[in-house]
Amino acid sequence: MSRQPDESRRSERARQAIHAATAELLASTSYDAITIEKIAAQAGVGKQTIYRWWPSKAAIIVDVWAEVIAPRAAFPDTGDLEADLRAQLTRMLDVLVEPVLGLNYMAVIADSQRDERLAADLSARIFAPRIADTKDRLRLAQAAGQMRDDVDVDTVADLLYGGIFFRSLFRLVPLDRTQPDALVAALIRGIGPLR
Amino acid sequence: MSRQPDESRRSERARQAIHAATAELLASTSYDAITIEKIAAQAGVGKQTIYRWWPSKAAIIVDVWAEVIAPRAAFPDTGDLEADLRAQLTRMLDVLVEPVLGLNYMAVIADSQRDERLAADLSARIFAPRIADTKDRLRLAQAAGQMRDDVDVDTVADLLYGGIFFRSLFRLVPLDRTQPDALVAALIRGIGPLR
DNA sequence: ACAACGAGACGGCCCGTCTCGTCTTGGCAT
DNA sequence: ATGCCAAGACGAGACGGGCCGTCTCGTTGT
Repeated sequence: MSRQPDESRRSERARQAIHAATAELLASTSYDAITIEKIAAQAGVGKQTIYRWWPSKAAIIVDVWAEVIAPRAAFPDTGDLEADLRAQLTRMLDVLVEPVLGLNYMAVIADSQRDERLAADLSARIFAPRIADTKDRLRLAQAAGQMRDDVDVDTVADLLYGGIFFRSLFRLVPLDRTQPDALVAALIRGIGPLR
Repeated sequence: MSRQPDESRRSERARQAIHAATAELLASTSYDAITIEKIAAQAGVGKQTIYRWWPSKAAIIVDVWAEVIAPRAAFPDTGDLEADLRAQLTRMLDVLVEPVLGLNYMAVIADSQRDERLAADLSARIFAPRIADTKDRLRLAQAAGQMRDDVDVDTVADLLYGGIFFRSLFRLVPLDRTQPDALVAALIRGIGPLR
């Protein structure tokens, strides 16, 4: 039943043209207005060539992002946990506040809510690596006595990233570049009364 | 330029039929498979009647939810901040873990990323009231000395709700009903070393 | 040679608008 | 109050349009 195309005969030229066309559209066009037909036209490629190698437009976008942003990740480790967390969240927020890109970013996440394959792809290639890095950094902090070791690193990751994404999701409050400072400070010191 | 229909002549029968049909579809059908044409057919209503009163299918859904869940909200206040936050987050998680409803819930949030009017509607009628309640409860806690008063309640709300939604969003880890306990405990006590 | 390629035709689904003819409603005259 | 009437909402569904995903075509490249 496998109808797999022959990977070894794949056209590198077409692949790059599709990536380039998608990147261009991503920077200039809203997610909804990006269609596979437009990508194909802009890349000078047949639609079938796209459908042969990708299951959806979002998968192409994830592919493009994975190639672009994978290298420039790397969680900072200056020895100062609070500063490092702040730096990492700020970096993430920088993407989200980008006018077109930030919205398209959220739109892909949105689409992943209805497409399980996309969700798996997006998690595995974009988020999981960063979150794994974050957890590694947190464990280092625990080992260095900068963080209690009776708290679960998964919980901390949820709080940190969730705190950042929550405002992007619901837009009750405009995004604010001082937000990471406040989030990290509250989380590290705790909100309970001073002991 | 206003092409507003006459609200006073609106058919209550049609409104209820549309609400009922939407509620039925929401419980049984994935968000993508819910179409305005299906709602109209199921309700025994002309498409135009829907388009006359709602801008999108998601708006109908928000309308239905607002009517159903508005009454049963009310933030708990037992005097114990930690228990109250835990209870509130658990309540929210209960909706998200619901198999069909939870997915449709996230799908509407997803759609709101591409539709500004929907985002405003969803925020105003579903989220903003709950978050406002949460902030009120937090301010009470501050006044009662159960919470530091040098932390911003907005930041705390972001951390709490973000922490819950984050796992639903990315599904890196399965949803877990013990999550609220861990989130609240970590946030109240802080993750920094004991002083 | 064979399979991927560019190009584009094709049927299908749903969109949002538009016409019908019918039914309901609120305002007005009696 | 009661009956009449015009306005407009109603159910039904036709319509053009956009994009989907599949399917031919020759053509190209390996």
